[in-house]
Amino acid sequence: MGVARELRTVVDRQVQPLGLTMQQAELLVWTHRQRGATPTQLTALLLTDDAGVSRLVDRLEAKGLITRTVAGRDRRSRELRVTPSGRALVTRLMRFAARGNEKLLVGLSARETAELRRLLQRVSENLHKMPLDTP
Amino acid sequence: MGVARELRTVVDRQVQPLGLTMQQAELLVWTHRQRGATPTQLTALLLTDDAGVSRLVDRLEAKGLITRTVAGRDRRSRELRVTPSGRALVTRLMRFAARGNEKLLVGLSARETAELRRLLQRVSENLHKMPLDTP
DNA sequence: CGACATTGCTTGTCTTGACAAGTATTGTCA
DNA sequence: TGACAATACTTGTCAAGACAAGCAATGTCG
Repeated sequence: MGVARELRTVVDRQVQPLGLTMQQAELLVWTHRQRGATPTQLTALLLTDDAGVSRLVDRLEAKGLITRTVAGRDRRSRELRVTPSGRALVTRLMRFAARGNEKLLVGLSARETAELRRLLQRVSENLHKMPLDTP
Repeated sequence: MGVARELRTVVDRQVQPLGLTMQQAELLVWTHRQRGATPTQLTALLLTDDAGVSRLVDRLEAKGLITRTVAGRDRRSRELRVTPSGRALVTRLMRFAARGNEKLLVGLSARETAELRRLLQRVSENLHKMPLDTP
């Protein structure tokens, strides 16, 4: 059941030579794909909340990998952009992301992979429907 | 993919009225089942490392729910025991753990539940076999 | 026996996740 | 327009997870 945690740990170890963590790598790649993305847009993709994204951006900004500027149309928003040195990391990240994904699903047929996804989705839906009944 | 995280959040909310978190509840229940258990034994069950268990025990001890005593046979070890007030919580926890588990798997047949477990197990094994190749 | 490694645990640091509270900006509606 | 809500983000706090370094007790082996 701690599979997600195990995954994060393994990926963290993989990207550590780049000075990143899994979450930081994901934010970096998403920002690259969708230049000018706002933190709010990324919360859904990163499966966390605004506060978490805020601090993730703090760290990546401190490392000089992304930029945070006030949006012109809505001055509450921030627009995130990958810097040149960030872009260099993105290409390295993308290259072995695919390889990692393959290794993860070794021995699983396409049907099984789809099944896994479906079952997890179902459990996730059940979780969201879960009422707060006190013991 | 963040299903495990979602689960923890939901369970945390459920046991919050008892002043516990999911991890604390699990350690409490395991200690109850296996009285005199040592932290090392619990690391495997709680899917974390010794340092994590050490601090979990800190918190439960501070709340007066468990006891940490030096083991007689090996004075490096600590033996954990549930206090009377801890025992009261355990019974309440056990009562709705079963209910929660049912709700989680609503709409999944026994076969699907087993399949989910098997697929996750496979992914987990793949993770452990994952080598450290630099990008 | 005595040097040395091993084991069991603790503590410090960093990152993440969740929640609450706060600020600034924008939207709504009487 | 002006009160008021909603939105986008920041910051503070706590619990966890992972890693590294350290201490005391125990094992091992020459």
